[in-house]
Amino acid sequence: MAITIKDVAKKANVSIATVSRIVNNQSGYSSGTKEKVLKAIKELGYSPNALARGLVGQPTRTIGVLLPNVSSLFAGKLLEGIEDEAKENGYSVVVCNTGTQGLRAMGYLDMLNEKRVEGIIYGSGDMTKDQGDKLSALNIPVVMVATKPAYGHFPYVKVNDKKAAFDATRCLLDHGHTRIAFIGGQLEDPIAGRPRYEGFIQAMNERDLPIDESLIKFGDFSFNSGKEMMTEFVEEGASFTALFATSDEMAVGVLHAAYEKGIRVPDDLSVIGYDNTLASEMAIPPLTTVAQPLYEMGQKAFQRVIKTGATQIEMKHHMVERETVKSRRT
Amino acid sequence: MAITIKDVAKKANVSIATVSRIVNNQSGYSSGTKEKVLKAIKELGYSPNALARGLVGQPTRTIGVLLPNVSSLFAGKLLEGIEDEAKENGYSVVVCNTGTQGLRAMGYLDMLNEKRVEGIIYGSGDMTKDQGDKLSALNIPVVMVATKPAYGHFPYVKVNDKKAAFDATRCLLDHGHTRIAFIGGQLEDPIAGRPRYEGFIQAMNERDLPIDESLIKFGDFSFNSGKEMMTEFVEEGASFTALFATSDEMAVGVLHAAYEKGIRVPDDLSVIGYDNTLASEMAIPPLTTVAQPLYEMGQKAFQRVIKTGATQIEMKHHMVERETVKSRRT
DNA sequence: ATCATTTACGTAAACGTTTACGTAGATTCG
DNA sequence: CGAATCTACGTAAACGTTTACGTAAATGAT
Repeated sequence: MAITIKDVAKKANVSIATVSRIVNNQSGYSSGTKEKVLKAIKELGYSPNALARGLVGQPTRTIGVLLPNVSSLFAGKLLEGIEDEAKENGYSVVVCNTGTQGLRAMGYLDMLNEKRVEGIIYGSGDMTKDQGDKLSALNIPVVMVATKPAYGHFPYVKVNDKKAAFDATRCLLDHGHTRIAFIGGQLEDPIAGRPRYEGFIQAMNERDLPIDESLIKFGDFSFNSGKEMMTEFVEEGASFTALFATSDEMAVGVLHAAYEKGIRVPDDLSVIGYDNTLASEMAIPPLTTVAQPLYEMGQKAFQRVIKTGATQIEMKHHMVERETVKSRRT
Repeated sequence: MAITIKDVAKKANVSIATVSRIVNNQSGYSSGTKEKVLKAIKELGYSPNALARGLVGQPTRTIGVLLPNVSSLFAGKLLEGIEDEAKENGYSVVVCNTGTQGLRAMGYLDMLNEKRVEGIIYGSGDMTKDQGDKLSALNIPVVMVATKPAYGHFPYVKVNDKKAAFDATRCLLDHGHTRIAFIGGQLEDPIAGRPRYEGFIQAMNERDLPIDESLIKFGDFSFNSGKEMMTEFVEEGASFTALFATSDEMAVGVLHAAYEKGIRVPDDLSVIGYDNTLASEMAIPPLTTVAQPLYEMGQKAFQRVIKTGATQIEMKHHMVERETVKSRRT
């Protein structure tokens, strides 16, 4: 049924060792033999069995990638960078959708281990201690992307979230805003939650501006979350002329609620997002945001998972000024 | 170094066949033996080798998925449906980013064949004859999603694009619009291009409305493309009160250009998109669109690739009315 | 008590590939 | 010309797992 190396060897009248040498571009055969074998391969439609190769110790050239939501713009861009780089290096990518809470991660780790993947890229947000322990026990390279280990000592690729949030907040401050609302993620989240909040606080403190707790809310980074938070601000009668939302989707949600409430952006309210996904470009008005180089981060994560190297790869964020920020009217 | 079934057998004082039976939940062992073996497995941290299983004829439980752009909202949602359903069935998904023109597909097919994937889901837009031939030669199940075969006879999962476009156009007609602009994909594209155009034409013909060629343009489904096309319409002084763009991203691009030109949506211009991706929800105003059930299509494609069944799975599209359509002013 | 059936094992072979090592022939060098 | 080296092979074993088949012991039926 299946064509194997034995069939090729038989058809070309050589040994299976010779076929293997030819297929793998090793030395030790004549050009005449090579022609015979390649001809037989083509006629039979032989395709080497990667499973057998893996069994005799060859690399599987497969990595696993754990992402919280493959259909999000954020994760999609990471995945694109990972996959493009993997392809360039002859690797394939098993994608695992862990769900927003990462609850499905453990099952995936078992499966990836059985398939003997060469490494795992973990971009799944919150890591539990169980997950960290299990990742360590696998004894294969693990790299975290856009996050860093809550447990264990895995290398990671990320921006400086505190500094990025600091710069975003300072952008609003430089435009003269002093009453700035903030929508963050959960403070328990050590990457997207707390450091972005701290960056915001630090920028406000540097200008000796008081922190008004009624201008602080925490969401889940989704479009709907941003819409809800902004709606709550408005219903609570909160007074602010600018808002920093720590994801583009939340920021676009804010734009939505503002649109519905007749709040003009940027005339009445300046808004800054975080990530620079396609959502920021597609927003009306086009969203000013602090950019994480998601695609490049994905590439770097792949490079790191197949080679040893730095434990901390910090990528540069940068401000992308579009049309949602205006100086405060005096 | 690596813990194998032999190590477990030795530690538990049983044969490897017994360990295999226990690991695979077959019969033929006492409860005492089972305890001993499970204890040994746990202590040794044994994880079965899926490569070896595949070699002795067990299913690999792996499929390949070819998508044109994994970071697009469209493809992301398909992938999410595929991956969720695969996970539910104990399968893993190798994701392949073929690029917008599908130029990288052939290399992926070789790789997937070597890895002995059990099936391939092809959502990669245009298929060349070479690709179709190669897919056929693989002799494994292939299912196309959101597209259908240009070559070969592969089962597919899609909506009726002509009818969906017909309904979208009719929605505008029912709101009294008679001058309707159209932005489609390339007519050479047998799914996203020609049938959507035909649906538009059919709806116009049913109302005995003339087709004004100056109101027809073709883009590449991207946000930028929609923006450009709308900008061209405006610069050309085209006169229309409604527009149907055959992807959400192009429709949002249209909203952008309208925003920049001071054209009010939906007061001055009604707009309808196609897909119902997150982009339509995030648009300002929220975009009315004809929805493809992308997630469910992904699920169905997965189900179909691991089981035999219908050759044509037609999913229902439906209109999602948001806020970009208004009756024409008389 | 005897025979038939069932249960709980273990052995050996298969799966497709890679490669260390051995052999024969050809070529080169002293 | 003989010895050393190189080239072009082929053989056999390894890799980790599954399972068909055989055997011994236990159980159930007559």
